[in-house]
Amino acid sequence: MSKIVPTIRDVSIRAGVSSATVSRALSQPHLLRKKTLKRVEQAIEDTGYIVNEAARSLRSKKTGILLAMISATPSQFFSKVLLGVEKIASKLGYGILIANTQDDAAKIKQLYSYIQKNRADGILIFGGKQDIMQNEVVGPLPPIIAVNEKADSKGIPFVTVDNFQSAKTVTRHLFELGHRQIGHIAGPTEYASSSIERRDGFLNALNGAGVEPFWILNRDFNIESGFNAAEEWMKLDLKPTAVFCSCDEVALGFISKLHLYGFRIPEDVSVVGFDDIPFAEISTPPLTTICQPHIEIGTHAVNMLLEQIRQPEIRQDSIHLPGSLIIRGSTKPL
Amino acid sequence: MSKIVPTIRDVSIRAGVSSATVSRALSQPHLLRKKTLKRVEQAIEDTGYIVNEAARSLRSKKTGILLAMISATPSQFFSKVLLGVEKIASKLGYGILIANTQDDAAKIKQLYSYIQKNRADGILIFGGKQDIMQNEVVGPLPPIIAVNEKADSKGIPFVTVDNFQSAKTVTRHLFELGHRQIGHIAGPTEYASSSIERRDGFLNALNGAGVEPFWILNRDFNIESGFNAAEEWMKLDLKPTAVFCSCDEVALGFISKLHLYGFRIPEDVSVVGFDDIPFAEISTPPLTTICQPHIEIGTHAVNMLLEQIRQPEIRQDSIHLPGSLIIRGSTKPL
DNA sequence: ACCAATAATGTAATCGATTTCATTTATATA
DNA sequence: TATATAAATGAAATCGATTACATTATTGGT
Repeated sequence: MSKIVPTIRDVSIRAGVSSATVSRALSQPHLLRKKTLKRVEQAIEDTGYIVNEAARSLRSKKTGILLAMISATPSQFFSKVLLGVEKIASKLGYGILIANTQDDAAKIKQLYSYIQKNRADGILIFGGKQDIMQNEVVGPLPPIIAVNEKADSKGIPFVTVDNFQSAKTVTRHLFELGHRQIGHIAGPTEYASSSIERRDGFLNALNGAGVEPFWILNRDFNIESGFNAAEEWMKLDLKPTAVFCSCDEVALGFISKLHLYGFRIPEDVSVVGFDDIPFAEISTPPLTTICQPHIEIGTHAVNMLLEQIRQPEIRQDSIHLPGSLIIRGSTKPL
Repeated sequence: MSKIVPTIRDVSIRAGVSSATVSRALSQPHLLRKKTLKRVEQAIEDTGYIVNEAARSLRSKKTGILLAMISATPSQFFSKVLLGVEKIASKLGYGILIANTQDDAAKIKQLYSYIQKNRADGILIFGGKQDIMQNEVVGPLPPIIAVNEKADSKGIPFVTVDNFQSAKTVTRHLFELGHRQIGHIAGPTEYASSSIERRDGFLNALNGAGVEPFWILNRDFNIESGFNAAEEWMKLDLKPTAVFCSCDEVALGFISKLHLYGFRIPEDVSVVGFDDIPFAEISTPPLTTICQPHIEIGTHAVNMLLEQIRQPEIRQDSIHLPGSLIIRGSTKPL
């Protein structure tokens, strides 16, 4: 309570040096003579000194903070990527500030100000309605990397799984099982580039096999979308024998609702998802899906962002990482 | 790039007032004459001024940041609470900095320093091995509130669901269904107070009904624990007819593994969980569980923390919030 | 042993706000 | 109208680090 936090001045007095020397001991120890460094380190230990980040930020214009902008309702997959990001960032000495934009333009604008406010050094945007975000960008871009969704209309570098190829892979899998009437519950194509890429990969695979697209819906990435799509599916006279869902949440919601009405998976319809969230493995039946390399995505995103902060003039190259097909019990030969 | 961010000085010059007046316009507008205030506001708009938080923090000793300390592997339930916390905090003008402690004492120690470093005004600790954390506290406590787990050995106020009562409720439900041989896959009792309280609520309910506890395990709060417990369950000669799991992840893992070996839920064994994560509703069968009021938990936690920051000398009272039993398809009469 | 070059350290300005204290202006009272 | 009081504003110190620049100490070469 009444304990006063020691400052750099206290340390410098105790060590018999100037405060500049203490500062150097902290950030550029190689500049100091071994003997001096040791004296300063001892003084730091004696006084229990901890740097005041506010003062440091004010002078150096660096905060050591990265802002994670999250769209409205993050899926389980997003949470995992976010935690990976935090882990890597903290290892590199950075903290993660989270902010939920709820896809609201005004709020997003406000968030960009975190950089100007000297509260963060860079931004990671996680999914969401990137176009809205991008319209709020005026003037030069702050250091920023898009995660899980492309955001290249304004030239924001991104890190995503290779949605097109992965969708192609998963569609081919269905094809190899003998399915020809394949449906797709796509994501919200107006905003999410991943939706578009997955749909295109799907269409491309069908096209390559000379098969016509059968049934395509657009729904948000969540469980309710799966419910809703299941109801649509049941209304169909001619039903697809396999359905590729835009993400695992949708797939699991879809399956759940079908179960409720007495359909059996994969006997009545094969279902595949996308992401490979933890629950995909333990659902009934276990879900065939695409596993996204969430650790790599996070690692690349952080590294690219830090590089962008270091050298703002060099634009980072975007990355597509390969997804891998995980075959489980929700798909079977026709 | 080359655009220079305007400072309070620029605004003051433009408005023809002193920088002190501009500062007051921002934080105590009631002190200014209407006319002056308007002039300043206009100048702020003209210059596009945004306050430099680093400078503000340095002088005022307030950061507007709350630190969320998260234990190693947060469940889906934690993520939900965290996002609720972010929402409320941001509404009140606070940002949330996340940090994963991975239950590592050294790292936790480092995190406490966030307060001294002038990087955060208060701390929310989310679950995890509270005792370890608490051992790292030396001297007076910073403003801190424990979320989801008690942490009262050092007198840290907490916000949790009423684990004891909820466990009692769920156990009674099983009892009312006619079950007498009831097992419990408890959480890690060495560290998590919620585990202990749930187990005690379970035992208390059995005791009240004059029934002996049947089968109790201790496992971490995750899917793998459910797998493992299922294997133990299958080895039993005399099997419990109902199992109360410490959380939904465990319950779903348990069910999944049993399905794999051909058992049927709830015909062969009734299963209940705790938390009511989104997947509880759509699992096969849908999971009977306790719904935790995650929004209220988050709201209370933030409000209590802010109050603690405002008045550090007054200790906040801990809160138990009621959980509610959600009956679904994973339980049936014996 | 002397001087140039380099390494190590110190001095003081600086970052951009808030806040204390002093001063000026407006309002109320007699 | 003069004066006491309150309200509004300004001047300047301050928060605690970093860093440009100045100065001193050390090293190496002859």
